[in-house]
Amino acid sequence: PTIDNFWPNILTEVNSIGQVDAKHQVLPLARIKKIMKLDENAKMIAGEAPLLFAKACEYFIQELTMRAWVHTEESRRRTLQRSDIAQAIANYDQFDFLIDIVPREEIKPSTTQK
Amino acid sequence: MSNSEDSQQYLNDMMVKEEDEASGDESDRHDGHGIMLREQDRFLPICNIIKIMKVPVPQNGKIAKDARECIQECVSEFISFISSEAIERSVAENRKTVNGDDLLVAFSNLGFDNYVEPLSIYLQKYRESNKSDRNLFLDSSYMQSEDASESGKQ
Amino acid sequence: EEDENSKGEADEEPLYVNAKQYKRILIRRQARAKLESRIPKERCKYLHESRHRHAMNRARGEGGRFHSAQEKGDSSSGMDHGLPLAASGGATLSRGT
DNA sequence: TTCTAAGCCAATCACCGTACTCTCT
DNA sequence: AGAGAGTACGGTGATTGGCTTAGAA
Repeated sequence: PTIDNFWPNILTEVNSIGQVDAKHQVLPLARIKKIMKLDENAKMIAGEAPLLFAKACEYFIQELTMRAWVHTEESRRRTLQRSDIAQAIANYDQFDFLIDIVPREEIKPSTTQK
Repeated sequence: MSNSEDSQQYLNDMMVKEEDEASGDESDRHDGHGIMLREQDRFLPICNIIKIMKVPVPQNGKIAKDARECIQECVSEFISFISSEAIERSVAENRKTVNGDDLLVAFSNLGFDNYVEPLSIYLQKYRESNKSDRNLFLDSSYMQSEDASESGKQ
Repeated sequence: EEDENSKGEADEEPLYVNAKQYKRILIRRQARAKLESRIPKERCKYLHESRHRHAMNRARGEGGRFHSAQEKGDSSSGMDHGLPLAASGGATLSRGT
């Protein structure tokens, strides 16, 4: 249950999948497609694209939540809150694309950034 | 390669945003230009988000409402961010349809290298699942001159 | 590695971002700006009026929890099915280890 | 310490998936 | 040929708030 083992575990997990059941996804494919269609350049979308996103979003949510929970424990809390997510985003440059969604100013602990 | 002496780039407040509509009402009325988007049009269901968030969190841990909604917004940006790159690539290749390979390339180009291998495997399994479904269905039917190139099964 | 900008930091300090994402972040800013007028400023209390009314009209247990609709009627005599107050929850979902 | 707010329950109904038809390559 | 958008429909799980108390402050 650490960051370092996250993606290796994902790999073993995806390798153990027998048949991909497009039905009963955790995330609704129609909703993912609708979000993609908000892009004005989007014309046609292959059926496999929302399915790939469904999996990718699971990974993304898990990794972001996991990295945020680190800061929850650092602050000796038992409740994950928005400021933990802001910290996680600031500390991992793969999350830079969220800089407008969760601005750096939201990091509560007085130490701004690192 | 091209530019980027470091692995980072400056991000300034450039790009003047064109705010053509000054929303002055507070109710959820359709705006003068375009329809108001509801939360169920922009976000994935909050219940599904919570279920996934609970996986890496200890079972006795709590999740604040602010945190759920924050993740919900981040996921939508995640989809739009990757989609934007993938769509641009499909357009550049004169294709009207964004496919899974466009997404994989987009993940790679945007620095989500960790996603590429698992998603490639997942995509491949999905495709051969459909192919075996098709073949099983066609097997009952007339399947005389199908593919003489490959007949691989595990 | 990091240098202090001795200028007025109150205004806006240039931010380093992932070079692979830099261009796309700017493009997404424009796209979101075009959509901004169609997005309500704040979240509403609930999504659907019908579901809100449904939740309000539902039978509730003593602790405010939702309760079986059939059994909402007061147990007249000796009708104790047992109150599931301390129900040990069965944890669903699996953890990846 | 004070007191905010997160988890807990399950029934309705909005929405997701499916099965069509039609268009386009 | 095959693949995706549009439409209609039926099934179903996401949505939902009052009270308790964990836990943020």
